[in-house]
Amino acid sequence: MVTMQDVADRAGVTKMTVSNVVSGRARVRPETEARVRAAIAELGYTPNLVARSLATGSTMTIGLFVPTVCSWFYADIVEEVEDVLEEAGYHLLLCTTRLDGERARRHLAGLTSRSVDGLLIAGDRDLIDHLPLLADARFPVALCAWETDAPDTLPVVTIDYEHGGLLVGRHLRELGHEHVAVLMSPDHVPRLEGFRRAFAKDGVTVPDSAVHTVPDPTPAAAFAAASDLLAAHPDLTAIFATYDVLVHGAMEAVLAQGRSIPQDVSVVGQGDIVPVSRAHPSLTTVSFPRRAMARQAVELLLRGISNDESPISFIQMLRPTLIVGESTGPARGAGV
Amino acid sequence: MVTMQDVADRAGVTKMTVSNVVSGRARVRPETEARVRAAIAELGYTPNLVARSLATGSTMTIGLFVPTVCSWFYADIVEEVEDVLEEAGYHLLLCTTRLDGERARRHLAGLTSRSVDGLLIAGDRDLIDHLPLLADARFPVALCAWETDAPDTLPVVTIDYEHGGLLVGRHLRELGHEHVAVLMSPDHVPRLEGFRRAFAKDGVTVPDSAVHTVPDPTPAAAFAAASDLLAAHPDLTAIFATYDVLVHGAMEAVLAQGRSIPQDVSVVGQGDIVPVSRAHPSLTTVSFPRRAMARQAVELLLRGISNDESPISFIQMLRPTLIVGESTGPARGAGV
DNA sequence: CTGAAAGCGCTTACAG
DNA sequence: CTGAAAGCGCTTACAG
Repeated sequence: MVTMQDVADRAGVTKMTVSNVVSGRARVRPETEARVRAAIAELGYTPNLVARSLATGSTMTIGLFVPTVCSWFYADIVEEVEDVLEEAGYHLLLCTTRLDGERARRHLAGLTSRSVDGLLIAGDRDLIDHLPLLADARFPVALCAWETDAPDTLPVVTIDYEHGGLLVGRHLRELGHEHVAVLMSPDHVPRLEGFRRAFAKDGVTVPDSAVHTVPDPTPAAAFAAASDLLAAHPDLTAIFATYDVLVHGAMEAVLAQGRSIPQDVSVVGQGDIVPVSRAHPSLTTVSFPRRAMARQAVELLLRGISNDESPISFIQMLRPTLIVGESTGPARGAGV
Repeated sequence: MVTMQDVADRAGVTKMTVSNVVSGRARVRPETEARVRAAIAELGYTPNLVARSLATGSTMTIGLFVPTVCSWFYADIVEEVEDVLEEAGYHLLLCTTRLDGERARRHLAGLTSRSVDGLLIAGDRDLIDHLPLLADARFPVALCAWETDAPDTLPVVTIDYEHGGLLVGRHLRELGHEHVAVLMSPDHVPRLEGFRRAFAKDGVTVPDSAVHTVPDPTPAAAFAAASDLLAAHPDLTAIFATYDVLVHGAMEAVLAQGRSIPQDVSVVGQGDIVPVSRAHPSLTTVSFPRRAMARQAVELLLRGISNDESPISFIQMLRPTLIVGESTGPARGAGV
């Protein structure tokens, strides 16, 4: 391995001078610089970042926690994070937590020993019990994609999920729907609250019996849950499903009963959902600005790293938008 | 930050002794060890891996290149790689290349400065032009999921994609199909060759006109390509599509023409494809053992790291398996 | 503008 | 079983 000393010897200077040329920090006489650069090229010198890290305390590496990478949502976040980091010269240590708090804690220890410059945590699933640990981490921490109550001790960039629910509710209200059902994940309570708020504003209540929570997101479970809802509430004119598997299940269930979308039943989803099939109507859905969120979160983290002020603590909410497709229409029998 | 020296002071020993306790390398008197461990616990000491890396030359970090993480195939590989690494105490530096050789080269430089202990490259897309660079990398390199000719200078664990094509061809032959078409990605030539080989064995040729290459994997493009094929070859009884978007497109196109699957046209896919819809028949497809492949590739890499022998150079091929679903049946008019 | 010295936190031989 | 010394490859003040 060729070292800075080798370059210095070759160029007839001290390693100090080589260091100055490489880092560009101090002014170096043009002729000297040229000699050094020539030596670097001839020897094929690459600076050793491990040594530099030990000397400076910065590793130019940040850690990213995501629950999984097998999800469009998080896969997109990972790529966006990597893009922003690359622009800033950082590298990415990826840790998936897999719904396993203990694994998350081990990863946290690993990142600490490795002296990452910062940590971004996407998703409020696994590290939630270890939040106190994060408070006295040796590096800045930022949060993103937090749906439940975000801790106010750490900066967080997230989506206004509740507003997403509100947009859906408002849309269905405008179409005259009164008897609606919700198919949701247990993590999506804020979405439900926003949805209900839109109805409550008009004095309409969405009863608990019309809300079905599906803990296990398999297509089969989603189909079954949707079928149950339709059977239990024959007067239903719309279904709001809080994420993709559920939406697909809901559409399949409606069609399987020989009812049509949206003439008999409107269906609304959330998240950027892939069309199921050309045979199905395009979906009305809420789009979450996940890439923008990831970008802002990383930028916030990087700012925290360079400033190294005391932990910045604030919350940033990005607004989702409603995309109206062909899966929603006026409520059957409503004079709209 | 609490250092090894702090622990030593507290325990009344030298940092050498602390180092021995932490690493477990040399024998330490039980009483001494207990004192050291107590000091570690009281002070909350965490070893600094950066310093250790500088001293030992090992960072306990490996790099992983994947074209993208927004794909079931690669997302699964990333998670499996991480699992194996975690078991071995390594961390993962993730680099997505995004069909950009220049980006890949920059990442390679970054990993070199950061002194990763090894590099795993999944997918033969972006770094292919930089293979010479890899030959004299400062760390072991292993390849996986290589579909085109693998370089014999590096160890590689991959899938026998050609055999996958053969399995599909054989299956369709057994069902009596003669007039078949192929919908493929430009990267999937080996699959086509295997497929053709199965037909050639019976003296049946799959003409070039029945092979359609789709460079751009959008649902719309896939649908259009499949429709073209069906129109150009009205006597078609089966379609082989080499990956998911294409298969979905093919099924939609068949159904859109009012023909049924598999009575009129059989459809076969490759890769572990998500069912499109309950309304469609379950798919006959070839399953690729991607997780097993990823695991073996990492294990190979780790072995290369610990042995640090001269680069091991061999190829390991995993066999895909055919999963027969409801999307294939006897060829229309064939007396099977 | 350039150099000599000390130090980042650990480990690796080598003595005792 | 434990210690004193040197070194991993870089940077950071401090002199000249």
